[in-house]
Amino acid sequence: MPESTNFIEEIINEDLRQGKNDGRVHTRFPPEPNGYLHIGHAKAICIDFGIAEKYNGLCNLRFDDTNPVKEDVEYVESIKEDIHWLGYDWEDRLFYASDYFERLYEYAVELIKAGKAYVCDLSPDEIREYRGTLTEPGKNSPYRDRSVEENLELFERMKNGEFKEGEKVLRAKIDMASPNINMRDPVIYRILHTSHHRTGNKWCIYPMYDFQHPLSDAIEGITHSLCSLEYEDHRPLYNWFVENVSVPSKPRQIEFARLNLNYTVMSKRKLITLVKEGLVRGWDDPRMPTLCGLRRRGYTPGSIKAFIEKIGVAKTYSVVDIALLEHCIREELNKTANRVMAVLNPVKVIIDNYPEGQVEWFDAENNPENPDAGTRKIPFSREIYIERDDFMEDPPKKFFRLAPGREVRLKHAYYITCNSVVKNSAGEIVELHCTYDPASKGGWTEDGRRVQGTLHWVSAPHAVNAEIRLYDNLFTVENPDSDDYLKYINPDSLKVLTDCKVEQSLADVPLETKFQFLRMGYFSVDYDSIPGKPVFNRIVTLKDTWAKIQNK
RNA sequence: UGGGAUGUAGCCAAGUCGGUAAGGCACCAGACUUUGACUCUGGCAUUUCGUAGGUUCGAGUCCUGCCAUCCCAGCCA
Repeated sequence: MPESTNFIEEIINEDLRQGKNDGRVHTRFPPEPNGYLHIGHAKAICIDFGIAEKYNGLCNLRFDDTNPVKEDVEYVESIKEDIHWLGYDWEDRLFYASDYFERLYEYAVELIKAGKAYVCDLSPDEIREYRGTLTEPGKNSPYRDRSVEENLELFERMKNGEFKEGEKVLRAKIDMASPNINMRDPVIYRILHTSHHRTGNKWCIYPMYDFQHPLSDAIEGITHSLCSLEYEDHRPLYNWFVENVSVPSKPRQIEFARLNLNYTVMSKRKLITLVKEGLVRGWDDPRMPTLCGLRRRGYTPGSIKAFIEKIGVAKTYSVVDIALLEHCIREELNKTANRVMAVLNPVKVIIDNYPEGQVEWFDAENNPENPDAGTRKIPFSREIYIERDDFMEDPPKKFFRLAPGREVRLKHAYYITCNSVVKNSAGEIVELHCTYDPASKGGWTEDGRRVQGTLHWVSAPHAVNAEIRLYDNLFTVENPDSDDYLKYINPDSLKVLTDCKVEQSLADVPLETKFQFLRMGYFSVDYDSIPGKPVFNRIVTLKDTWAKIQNK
């Protein structure tokens, strides 16, 4: 498997070839603790930690916690857990931008002393007006030429809490006429009389991202600062700070396209709305693209990493098909998940010629893809459940499951033939009467008879009741990522089945255990399970040729 | 009408010094099958690389123009 190098690796290779950074490669993953991680972050995590791994370098975890009004410890804990769950470790390199507040303050003072930053008294509205527009240059703030001494004094007083929020800011003195709006004297410190989740009330001025990020990178000795495309315009500013402040190293920013997935939304604002409005059951709702949601759904770290690996890294805006993610989890679970039988929509079958009270125990292989998984015993008796969809009174041509007069195989057990159908007064099928062929024990005969259909089943007296939750896309349209996205929420994204019959081996299984329910899909044990009353989440269906035929 | 970026199949995405369009997903057809699963085989950009020209024996790759899409005017990150 020739792995091709992506454009980031090519840049790093070139840097290495030129002997930059003494051959070191050091990256960082810099989340803001203001929300839960989603699969888009997983791409960034895999790239940041993955690159470090590949080049024998290091990757730091650094929280970009410079906006206390939005941030919370709840989020830092969940973020740490999700990264570990994915299988990455920052070892002893857990940092916070807030660790550097003192140092960043000193850097700001340094800029002031160099005449490269000034305290500005303009109001937020005025700053916007002075900034100009996309097509017109801005104009200088009347406070732009304050003396170094005055700026020093005012900045210190800002720090000391002598001013109200919005009254003053510290700005970098760059170029109000720059075609790049980010260079038009960006604000680098603002006053926020808000307590910070880590520094408490120690500070009432907080650095802005554009100032903090490059300098934090430099402080940590980051060599390659990987981020998403929207920061491309910020790179000149990133470099400006690195070049105009006496930092210990010179990191380099490289931008790549963030991940988008169809049939879902990825923005924090939209995700938080889904949670707060109760449109899903929480951040870890199995329909959410959050890592904790995917985890609860049953996705594995391996499948997510494989997915990220397959989509590649580039600069093109793209929307990846959710089918690729599903392919990745099927691919993994096909090899690792044990097969069991579960009937989601049961209909009872009575085998008239099978002795009442008799029970036979058949051997069932746990995973045909993995002989080491061994076998288990499953009970067979006169009354069983099969899937309602596996019977049709008046079957179409290509239907080769059970129907009146038809013979099918019960997986691992016997061939049965349907003789009669019992209905209730509403015309619904209540039970099916069949006969079995004793010669087909184990599900096979020597006479060369061809039985095309094979059904899964569960012995009625041995069955365990289970709740099974079936999920579909959260949105009904491929790209719901517009302002009226709530219009496209899929009303059928969750179907709860409460009368499912599963084989007795599933009565009490550890949370998050994955199974393949034969012919039905891959399922994961939900956190709501209690012993004797398991709850399963459908991760993904099996590929279903029959469903395709039906849809034609 | 400013700046930054991107345009290769339905969706991602490789395409080194220009040498005659990787791979995956999806889809289609078939084989196999005690899961209509898995696996396997074959098909799927030869008026084609956003588009129009140009250079060249030869252009997805170089040059010029044009078009389309995305991002930027938070004291968010």
